[in-house]
Amino acid sequence: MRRRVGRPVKPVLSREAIARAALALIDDAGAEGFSMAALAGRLGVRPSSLYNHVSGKDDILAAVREIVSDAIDASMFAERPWDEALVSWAHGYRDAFAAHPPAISLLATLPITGALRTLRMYEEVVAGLRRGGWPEATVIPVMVAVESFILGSALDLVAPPDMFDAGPLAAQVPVFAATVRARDDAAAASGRPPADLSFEVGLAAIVEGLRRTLDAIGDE
Amino acid sequence: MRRRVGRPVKPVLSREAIARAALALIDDAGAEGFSMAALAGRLGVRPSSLYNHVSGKDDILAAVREIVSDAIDASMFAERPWDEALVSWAHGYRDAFAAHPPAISLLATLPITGALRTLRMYEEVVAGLRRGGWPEATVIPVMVAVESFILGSALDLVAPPDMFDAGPLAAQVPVFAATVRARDDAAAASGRPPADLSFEVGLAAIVEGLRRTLDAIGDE
DNA sequence: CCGATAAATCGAATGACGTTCGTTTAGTGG
DNA sequence: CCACTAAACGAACGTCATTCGATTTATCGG
Repeated sequence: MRRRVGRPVKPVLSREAIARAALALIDDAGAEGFSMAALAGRLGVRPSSLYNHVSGKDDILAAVREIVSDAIDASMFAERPWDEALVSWAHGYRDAFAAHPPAISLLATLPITGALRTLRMYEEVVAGLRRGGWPEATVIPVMVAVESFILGSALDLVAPPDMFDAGPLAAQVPVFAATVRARDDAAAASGRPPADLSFEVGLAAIVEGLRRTLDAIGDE
Repeated sequence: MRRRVGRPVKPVLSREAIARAALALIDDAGAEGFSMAALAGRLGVRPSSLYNHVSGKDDILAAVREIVSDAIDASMFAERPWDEALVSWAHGYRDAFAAHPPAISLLATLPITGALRTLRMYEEVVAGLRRGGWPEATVIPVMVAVESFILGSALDLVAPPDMFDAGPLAAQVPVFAATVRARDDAAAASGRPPADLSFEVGLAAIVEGLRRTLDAIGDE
């Protein structure tokens, strides 16, 4: 099934196609399985061919990030109160990453792309917060704070489940060990992964806290 | 200054020494400059010698993470109210990472080590929250939520400063562009980096929100 | 004091990986 | 019909992490 040399009749590759295949590869083979050779193999092409469409591995990851980010909806800011919209946006944002767990660690450290679609999402969020009464200079910090929480929570999502397993040292940290057990029981009882509990608790807290902050600003 | 073959009189290497040198190297040369060869060179040793003390690059990074984490103080939970302690702890946590910017992206995706000192820190935090009245099953989610925010904020710390620079597309996202400018002005006026504003806003909000959450639990 | 053992380094080799470059082929505009 | 460009290929390179055997030196038991 080897491709012959020379320009093909129909274009086989494109930046988009490469990025889609890269994301699929990462989902299948994990972050370590993502190599130019493996990606080329999946596309039925030699590694060097990729460089006719992308500038390198980093470029591919940037394109992957765009794909993942595109799944984030921010239209709720146009219709609903800023605090409700924030909660809904945060859920969608985290879900977009949760759909591709092995990609999270690869994308988290990547500088956010200045692609137009990403900017448009920010535009919607910012407009919604402004409409909600947030002073101009505070809007970006509020948005970035929530985004930081989301990103940190996404990383938590991919942490090994036994991360808090103290093992033989459990005796030296008894309160902690017992508390972890209580958390695991609560998660099991609610039928949701432990990471979801943290996300819900944190998101509810940060939005509630922001409401109070905005109230305090209004009272000045 | 080449080292001679054979067992040296005094041991030149050790897991600790390697980790310290690795952190210094990362600080000096950045995340991409961190290679086994460069690290060995800095220690006056051949790369293969390192493998007598560590199992590989990942192992070194885990040791580096221990060093960075060791700078985090959690003793405030023993004396002060849980909410004040949380704020103070979060600041110290973030500062520990902020002291080594190039290391952040390397360590952020690393599973947290189950080292004894790390566990002890968790023990202090958990005990403080319990003392503050948090129900057993909620303590870990609360702590993880705050930790996720801190980690996300640390990543924000290392993001390129022009990340929100829309460039030629600014005309298409006018509200956003203007709001970013307002944020930059506010940051400049306060004499602090923009990332600090987000962190302070988010931290205050999440802790205030947690206070309300705990109150609501008590009223049940 | 000596021989065995263990510790620790070195040098060479390996294999994977990202990337570059010259070659070859096929479509495209004039 | 011809020059040019797009696109893929194969080969080669440099870097990197890691493995392994050889070598040297300290330490320890007798």
